[in-house]
Amino acid sequence: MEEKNLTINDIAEELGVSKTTISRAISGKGRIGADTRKKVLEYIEAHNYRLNVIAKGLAQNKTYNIGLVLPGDYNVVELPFFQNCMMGICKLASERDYDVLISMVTGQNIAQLERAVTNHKIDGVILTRTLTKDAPMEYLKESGIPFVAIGSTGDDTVIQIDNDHRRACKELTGNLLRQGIKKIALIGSDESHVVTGNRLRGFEDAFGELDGWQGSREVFLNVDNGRQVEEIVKRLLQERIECIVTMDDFLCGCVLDALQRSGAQVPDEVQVGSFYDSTFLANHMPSVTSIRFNVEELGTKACELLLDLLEEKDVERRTLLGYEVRMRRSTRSFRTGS
Amino acid sequence: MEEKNLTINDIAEELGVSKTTISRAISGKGRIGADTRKKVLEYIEAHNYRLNVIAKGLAQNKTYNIGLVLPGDYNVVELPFFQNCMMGICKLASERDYDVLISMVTGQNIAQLERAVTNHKIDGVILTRTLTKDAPMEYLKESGIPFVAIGSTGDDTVIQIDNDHRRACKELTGNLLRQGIKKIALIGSDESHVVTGNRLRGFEDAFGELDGWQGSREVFLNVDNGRQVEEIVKRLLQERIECIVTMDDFLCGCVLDALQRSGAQVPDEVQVGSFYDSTFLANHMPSVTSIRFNVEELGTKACELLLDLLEEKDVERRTLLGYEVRMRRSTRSFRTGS
DNA sequence: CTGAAAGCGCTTACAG
DNA sequence: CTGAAAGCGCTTACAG
Repeated sequence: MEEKNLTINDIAEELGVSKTTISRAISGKGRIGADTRKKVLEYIEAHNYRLNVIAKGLAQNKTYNIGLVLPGDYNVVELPFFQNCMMGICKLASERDYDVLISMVTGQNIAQLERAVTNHKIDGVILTRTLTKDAPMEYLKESGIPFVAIGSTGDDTVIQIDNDHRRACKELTGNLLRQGIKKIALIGSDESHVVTGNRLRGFEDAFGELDGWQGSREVFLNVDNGRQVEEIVKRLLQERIECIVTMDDFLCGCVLDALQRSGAQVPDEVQVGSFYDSTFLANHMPSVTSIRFNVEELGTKACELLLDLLEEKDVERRTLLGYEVRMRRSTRSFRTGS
Repeated sequence: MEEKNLTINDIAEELGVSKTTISRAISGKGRIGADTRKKVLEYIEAHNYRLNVIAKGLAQNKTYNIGLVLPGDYNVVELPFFQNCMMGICKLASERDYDVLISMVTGQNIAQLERAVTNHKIDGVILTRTLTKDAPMEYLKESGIPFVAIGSTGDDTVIQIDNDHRRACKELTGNLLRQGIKKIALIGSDESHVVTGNRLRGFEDAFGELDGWQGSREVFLNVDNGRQVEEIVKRLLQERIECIVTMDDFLCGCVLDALQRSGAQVPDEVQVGSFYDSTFLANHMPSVTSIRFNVEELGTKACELLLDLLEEKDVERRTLLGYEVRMRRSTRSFRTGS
């Protein structure tokens, strides 16, 4: 049970000083005598007083809340991504005394986001993915509220942070090509996600670097269900495909299923590589070559950017985080264990 | 761009009335002339003024925020559950002009939750799961803040809402037993989750109802990885198991893998049933018998309970929502398509 | 170094 | 039906 909400006024009265003094002792702003300060702080500690952040916010025209926009039209495979992002964001926000308020948007429906900003409930927002045509982002831009995007966008005015999917995909693809693969395919999902394009570009980059590569490559985008994958794999097997790279672990799971049903051996007949290194495939035999991103860090950094921005600090417009290519047994050139 | 934050004062001045009147026109509380009211509302509409909820809250000692506690030590398979819950909660909250603030808790670390409540940032909270020893719940109880739990708990003082896992599991198990199964096993995960116990009870209930059932049943709890499942399945096959029921679709996926590797046919040699009916197994062949819950509705209802509670309405202490058993091809007695 | 006062944008008795 | 005033719990020039 709490002792009926102590206020700054109560303390001032109790201690025989003005509430201005109390406020200063707490905030650390403004000159104040060391002993007065100590006295106040001790009292606060002893009676475990907690500042009313709402009131503070009203006086400062701040909320100490940040908005987190999360897609409602999610895909199971993306869930761990959003979850980990959220972890990083919440952790940092809470460290810097902010809270995280969520707005779920589905398709063009950004009502929840609009509510949060027009109701003055948030100081800034974090977008957790970017689309080629991005309704939430459009809205945020015209609303004028500070925001940072997790993901990439061509719009240089938006503060963005992302893992380097392009280089990651290039490196993975390069690793595979260098073992002499002549027939390779890339399967990806939604082209409306900016990241899909970036990975595709990385895939293409790999060929550009290998001069004199002779062979065929195929790209399938916008595939989002097992049946489609099944057909694609069938066709690829007829063409004697040597390697299939998938843009996410759901697709990869489908590919592996399809290969197994067709009796094709991995990696002897077909090699397989994927993105994200999620728990979906964690137990798969053979272990699957994949790219690993530190998503929680991505969230933390994004949140840091936003909070710095809110505190008027200078922030990097574009941040690119690393990745780790893990070659495993689903490709022939695997290096280490795990 | 917003037109520099209109306030209730500006409007009062502009319209030549008091701000009391404006406030009443907006809130609908207190007597006010129909024409005055209309005039104010029109002005508001025309200049799209939005009430500052924070200020309103301060005056009323409310925040219009609810806290949502989400586990950080999640398991991939549970993610869709939390996501769907969140959907339902956010939707309803937003309809009733509340916002949702998240606190992630991991293990005994409930720091984020504590921050939210001691900082006076939320009016109430929703717990998204229940544990046999539940640190967040303990904290909420002693803090005195109103809350509702999604999931069940023996503590009758807490307002709780859940799907009827016990009956669901009983019905599924009963369906299977009635086709003459003599050897059946149940595999579940974390026993510290209250729901695990409820399902187990439902499983047992089914035997109680079938008088004269002769056979053997085995229960494996706290299994949480593929290797364990693999071993269990191996052993069960030696014992010529006829049916395996799993408590979640991750376990089910592991079981199916293990069966396939052992060359056991589903459902001819071993029948398989599961919980949750998630996308994880959506594409599986044969289709998997499972139980379906409307999780979004669960979230919506939970949120409704909490908001009603906050508005001092009477609310049900314990709500039990339904389920749907979907018999499919992984068991011999499947009924319909899908 | 400290305080009185005004103000953040609302609500709500109280009085008329 | 309407308004003046006090108050929600803070912050912040301004003055001393």
